[in-house]
Amino acid sequence: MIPFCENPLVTVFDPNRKHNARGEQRQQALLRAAAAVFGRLGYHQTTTNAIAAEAGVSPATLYQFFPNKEAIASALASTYAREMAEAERAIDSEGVLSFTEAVSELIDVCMSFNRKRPEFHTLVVDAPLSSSAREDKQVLGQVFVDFIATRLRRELPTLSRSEAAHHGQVALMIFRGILDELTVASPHARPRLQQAMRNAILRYLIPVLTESKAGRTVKGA
Amino acid sequence: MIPFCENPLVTVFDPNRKHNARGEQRQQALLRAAAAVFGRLGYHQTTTNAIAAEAGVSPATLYQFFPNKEAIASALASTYAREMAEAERAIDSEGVLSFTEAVSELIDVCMSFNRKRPEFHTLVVDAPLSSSAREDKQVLGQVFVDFIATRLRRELPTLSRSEAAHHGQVALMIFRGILDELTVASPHARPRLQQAMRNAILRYLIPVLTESKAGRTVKGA
DNA sequence: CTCCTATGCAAGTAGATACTTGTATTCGAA
DNA sequence: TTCGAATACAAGTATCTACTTGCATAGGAG
Repeated sequence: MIPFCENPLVTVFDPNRKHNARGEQRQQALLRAAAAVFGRLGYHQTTTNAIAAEAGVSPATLYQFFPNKEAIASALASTYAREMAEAERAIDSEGVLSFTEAVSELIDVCMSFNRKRPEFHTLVVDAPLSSSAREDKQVLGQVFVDFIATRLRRELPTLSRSEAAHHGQVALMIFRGILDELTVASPHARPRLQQAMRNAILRYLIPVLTESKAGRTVKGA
Repeated sequence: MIPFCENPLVTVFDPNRKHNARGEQRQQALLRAAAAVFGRLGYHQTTTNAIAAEAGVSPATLYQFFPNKEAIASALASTYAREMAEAERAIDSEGVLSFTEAVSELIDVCMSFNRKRPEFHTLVVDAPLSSSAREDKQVLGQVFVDFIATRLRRELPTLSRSEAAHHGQVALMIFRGILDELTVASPHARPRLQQAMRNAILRYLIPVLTESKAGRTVKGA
């Protein structure tokens, strides 16, 4: 007789499974290996076999700890996004920095993080993420935008929240555009680009504070 | 006896093959179909089978006209890159526009092109291109950079060529960063982003012209 | 010790997709 | 009309890679 609801043996990833110390270490080692390979090859070129090989385990072992490739990328992306958001929130907690100083610090923190975790870029740009990882990623963007929006409104309280958020979003776009090049630039070219990043963002934002509504846009030369 | 160098029948793409009128039309139809599918699905999600289906031919027919998927992407990307470079070079051929007007026109031309050919973006960003297509793409970037560098030096002849090129490159990065969002923005949000694009680039460039070397960077607020 | 569960892997499978083969048909020039 | 070359496609193949299976070992709670 065929059982009505057979209890299948767990031969593949099980979210309820408990891990012992060895298992926890393997999982961390797999994440480290994945980070290294994603950083070298990008998301699409990276195979689960390559991650397993980098960690020194068989492909099957990988699937004891993660249900699929996307989950590995998502776990890394979530961790990084939370770390980076945390670092951003820690900037100028005493509120002693000027607008320019605070924004410069924000940019530096974000650039440093991306240099420290080169794989972060490909993970958030190329990888299909789980919904929770997507949320962490979106929160990260929002923290950046809110930081700038809050600082803008501290300088110019008459600025509407939506205008402030818009300018924060544009600053984020500029950041990403230059970051794309920064990740592939030669070490020699980097300092100049970092300075260009600060200039580009601050020169975009400062007129928001100094120009009245009448002269919002750039005047002809 | 086995022939020393058998002349194989051409059953697959042959670069020396001559095309008749029907063939030329098929090839163009395949390129149009590819453009449509690339635009809908992006490069990676697009399959050669889908392109063939869109063009109403069998997958085998596609390979009579292109050696592989990359060649299709490369052909499109090359065409677009040349078209866009041409459009950029045509801007202000009489030299009557001011710096701000000329740069604004450049930005508008580039934005319009990307809206008219939504697949261009995924092709140059995601697709692995042939070396000749990569060259066309790089030339396109250079045309953008040179346009701005030339205009900067026309306003400020003391600016070195390398400095001018650097600022052109940064302008291009800003353009790309905002363009990424523009391609996914709702129609309602687009005009505001387009204005932000102009502001971001011009606000970055204009201080290059007005600030002396002593005060190159943004002052503290 | 005992037994359940976690860990581990050799050796697969499954499914997707870029690309071919063999053959039939159409075109166009001589 | 004739014949080689170009066009067309049904029906594949080849390969890659995410993922599984079955089974062997290790480890900790009782």
